[in-house]
Amino acid sequence: MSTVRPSEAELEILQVLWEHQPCSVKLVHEKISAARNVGYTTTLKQMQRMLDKSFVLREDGEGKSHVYRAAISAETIKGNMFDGLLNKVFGNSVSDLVMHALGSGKTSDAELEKIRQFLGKIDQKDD
Amino acid sequence: MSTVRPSEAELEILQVLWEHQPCSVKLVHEKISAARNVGYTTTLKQMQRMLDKSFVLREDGEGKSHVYRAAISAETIKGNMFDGLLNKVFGNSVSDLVMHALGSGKTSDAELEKIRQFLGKIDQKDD
DNA sequence: CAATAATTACGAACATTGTCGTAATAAATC
DNA sequence: GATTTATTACGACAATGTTCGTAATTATTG
Repeated sequence: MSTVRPSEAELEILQVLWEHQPCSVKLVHEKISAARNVGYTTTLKQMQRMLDKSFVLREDGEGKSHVYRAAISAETIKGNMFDGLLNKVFGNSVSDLVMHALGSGKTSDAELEKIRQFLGKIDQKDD
Repeated sequence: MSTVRPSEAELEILQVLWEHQPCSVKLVHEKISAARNVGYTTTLKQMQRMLDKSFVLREDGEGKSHVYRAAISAETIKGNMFDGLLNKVFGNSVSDLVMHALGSGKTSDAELEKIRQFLGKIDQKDD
């Protein structure tokens, strides 16, 4: 039950699952190999290992095939990975991390606006 | 020169170096083993490999010993690691990441204040 | 300078990750 | 039911990361 921290390839697969689950290895592989050259059995093996680790769940699909779904929510992973970065790189300072995020200059006006609104909401709740 | 992405143990060592450099293996090991049980030679070996990879620099210290310093700035690593998380977990949406950071509810008022001030500055610069 | 202590160097074991080839199994088709 | 096709299962390999034990080296001290 310890903190789940998927590898890069695993994350790639989870991303597809979150968007399309439940789905077959075939679909996952199609999505992934659209962006990157990789063999079918590579994806399959990866997913089998993720099953061992209980990162995914598996059910019988049509006939021989299986369908998978993520066993962990995107939110959980975001939380775990975020916390890892926060702790290991930013010394657990949220403001340091956020300021780094905003300071890169790559944040669009629209995104900044969303963030301002969000900060406003926190204000209200804070009373 | 490609994107530098230290492993966890390496990051742990860099963290000590950024704070105390230049410093000896001994000091680094003391700091690390305060938090975690690990052998001296493990830390030493790790640092030697980081020297190979040019993650750290080494100079002769008193007598036989060496002193090390980080060859990469904390800022650079923050940037690289942040970008990695942003891309792989948050679909490159800075606002999503930032809102996640703020939404956890673990951010202190003081930190929120810093962030608001920072947003203000961006505003001005934006004209 | 001989014995002890501190430090570094070297090499090895083991786990994880990413990759794939080949074999086994099941389904569909001739 | 024999052949082709789709899918899964299994095992292997190289690369990397983490760990440590033991040996070599250098300093300190008796």
